[in-house]
Amino acid sequence: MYRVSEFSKMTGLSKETLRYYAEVKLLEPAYTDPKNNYRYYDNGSYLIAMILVSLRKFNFTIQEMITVIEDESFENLENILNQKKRDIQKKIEELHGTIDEIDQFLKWGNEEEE
Amino acid sequence: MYRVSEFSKMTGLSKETLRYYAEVKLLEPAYTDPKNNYRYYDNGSYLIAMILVSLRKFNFTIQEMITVIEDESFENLENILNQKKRDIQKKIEELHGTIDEIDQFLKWGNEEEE
DNA sequence: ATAAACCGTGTTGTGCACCACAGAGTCAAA
DNA sequence: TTTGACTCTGTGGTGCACAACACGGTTTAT
Repeated sequence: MYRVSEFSKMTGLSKETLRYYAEVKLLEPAYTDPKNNYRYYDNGSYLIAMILVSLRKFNFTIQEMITVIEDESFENLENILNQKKRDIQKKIEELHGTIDEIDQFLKWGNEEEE
Repeated sequence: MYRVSEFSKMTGLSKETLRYYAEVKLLEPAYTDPKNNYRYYDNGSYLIAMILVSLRKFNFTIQEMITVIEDESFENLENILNQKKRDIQKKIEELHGTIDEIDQFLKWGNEEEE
């Protein structure tokens, strides 16, 4: 069982983040001492935390991460990740569209000058 | 000279947005009546507004737009737009990187299953 | 003159994912 | 036992770009 400081170092998640994740029920401690409310994390928490660190890199929102974690068997994880990939691809296309619009704007500006 | 309602309709910028843009000195009215503080916009304002509408589409922040507008001759606009394009391209590459990481994660998950 | 439509200011709220801080209780080592 | 390191709770703040009030003054059309 690890207390926040140690667990924070293990996972790379800040103490405040861990507190926040507990609050929103994204990553609840394995045990909370009722005497002092100290939060204790275990190796199971660590595995979840590692997944969360990845999901965060993938631009998952808290709500999306909660959805993933609530499904304890992770049955839908693959589907969710594939959906996220499609979302990112869509975003990429949008950005390409923006570049095109900037090019239009630049072109228009240069034609005006002539 | 146009008052906010009319100018809002002309530009597609909401009244609140126009008020906000005046406040942050991004688009100041051509004239403000000292009696009642009514804001009046003219055709010069309209041209600026049209540029702002474009820049907003290009994901410019308010600060960036202020930088553009402060340079009244728009001498640097082309450079700024080209820089923005590079920023967007970088963002696109980051997103591709994220997709790769998701693929790694999926691959790892599937190997574990075997 | 009156009513509808318009305008202003000031303030608060929004969403997201935390960060920072104060004050107070708690634990571990020497 | 003392000291320092640790922990808790509650609250407020951050950045961005507005949106949404409430309240009161103003203008325009009839």
